Amino acid sequence: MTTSGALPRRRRDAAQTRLDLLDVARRRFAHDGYAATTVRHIADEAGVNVALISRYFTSKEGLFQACLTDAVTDVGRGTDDLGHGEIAARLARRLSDTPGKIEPGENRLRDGLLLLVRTSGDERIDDLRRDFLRALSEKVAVKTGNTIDESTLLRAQILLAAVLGMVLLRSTLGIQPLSAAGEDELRQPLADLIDALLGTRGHDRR
Amino acid sequence: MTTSGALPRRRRDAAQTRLDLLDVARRRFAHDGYAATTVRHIADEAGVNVALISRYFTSKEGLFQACLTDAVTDVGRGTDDLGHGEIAARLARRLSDTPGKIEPGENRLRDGLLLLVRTSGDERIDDLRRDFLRALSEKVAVKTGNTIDESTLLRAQILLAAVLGMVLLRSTLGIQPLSAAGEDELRQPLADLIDALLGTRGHDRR
DNA sequence: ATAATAAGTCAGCAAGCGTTTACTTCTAGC
DNA sequence: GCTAGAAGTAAACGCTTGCTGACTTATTAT
Repeated sequence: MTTSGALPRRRRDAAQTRLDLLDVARRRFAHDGYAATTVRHIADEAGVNVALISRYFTSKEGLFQACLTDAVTDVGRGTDDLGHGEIAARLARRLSDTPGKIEPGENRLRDGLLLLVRTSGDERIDDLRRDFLRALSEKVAVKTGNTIDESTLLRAQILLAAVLGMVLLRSTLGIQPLSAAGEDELRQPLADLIDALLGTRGHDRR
Repeated sequence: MTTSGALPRRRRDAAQTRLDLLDVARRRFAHDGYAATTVRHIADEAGVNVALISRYFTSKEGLFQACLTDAVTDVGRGTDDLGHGEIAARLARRLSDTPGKIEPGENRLRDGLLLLVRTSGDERIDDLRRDFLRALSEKVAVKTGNTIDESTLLRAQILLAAVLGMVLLRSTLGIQPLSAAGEDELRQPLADLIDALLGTRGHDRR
């Protein structure tokens, strides 16, 4: 059993509490949106006092920005190491909820993508998001073997919009059969989508 | 000029005030989300007192539900009269902001679609949304000349997710070139998208 | 062991929220 | 013209929000 193992785990660990807060905040911001999420709920779920949010992140917006920054590096890292043909398969696998784990709602990639679509009203945070999405669409264009002219960029962004829309519908509405679709069901449609928008025999055959 | 025309326009018109409130609320709910929108802002922008929202719609949630119901009939009506091939063209035209009008932000279809993605936390209102999206995806499947098995339904919902994602990115982030793309730029990518997901030579050629 | 400091808690603030109640002003029917 | 009732307003209500300052408790170094 897991009762009273060997790990000491200091009862007061600032770095760990910071991470706990980030973890809870990311999930709640992603699922409920910025305005609907309260700092008290975050603190309660993390098991710490509200005041620590102000201490570690200055403000609610500071915490949100920290979540977004983390999400950006997370999502960015996930796109570094993909080959040319396997994009759809990887995407399908990583979008279907928690391939290995038992817990139903623990998927950092999904929550990170959701965060990209949530807004706090602060224009400077939105700039962050914009810059990252722009960069991401360029990376997608390149990874699919395209040049990055305006037309291709537009198509890459439509692909991103599709993925974001799928994640949003799956996690906030629960519409069927989309929400229950697993890796196997998602792979082929995603492949078709990518091929149609950015595939080799796609948009250039005019 | 339009100064002091012939129309009398009673200074007190309950039905008209109700419509004004609905109009403002729809826009603000769609753009800022449910939690970030306050009844006072809505009332101020509509030029009436806050108490009237409670009178005409019982509560903030009542107003939101009324907006959503309107949006559902709006979006639903827009999909009734489309032929088989022109779907992409129509979609491109109606998604690009206000084809005819001068005003920049007046597009009922866009706001209606956005509302489908905004949630108030009330599960019964979410049911409304789910049912409509389900019906809409079935209609899309049929309009594209498909049967409505689970696989096709999934693909229709992915298409809907793509459209919703595009609308969301265009109106809340302003990422380029997606946000500035007009009818002409959107038509072909949308056509490719639809064809790949639900087209005749698409998903059945296994 | 003890002092210094980091980590965490507590209680309360000012402001904003959705909602309601009592009131005023306009409109329509006689 | 007068009046009943509809349409709209003003002000306050109880509550929640994000945030803060004074306080307590654990940790670490000497």
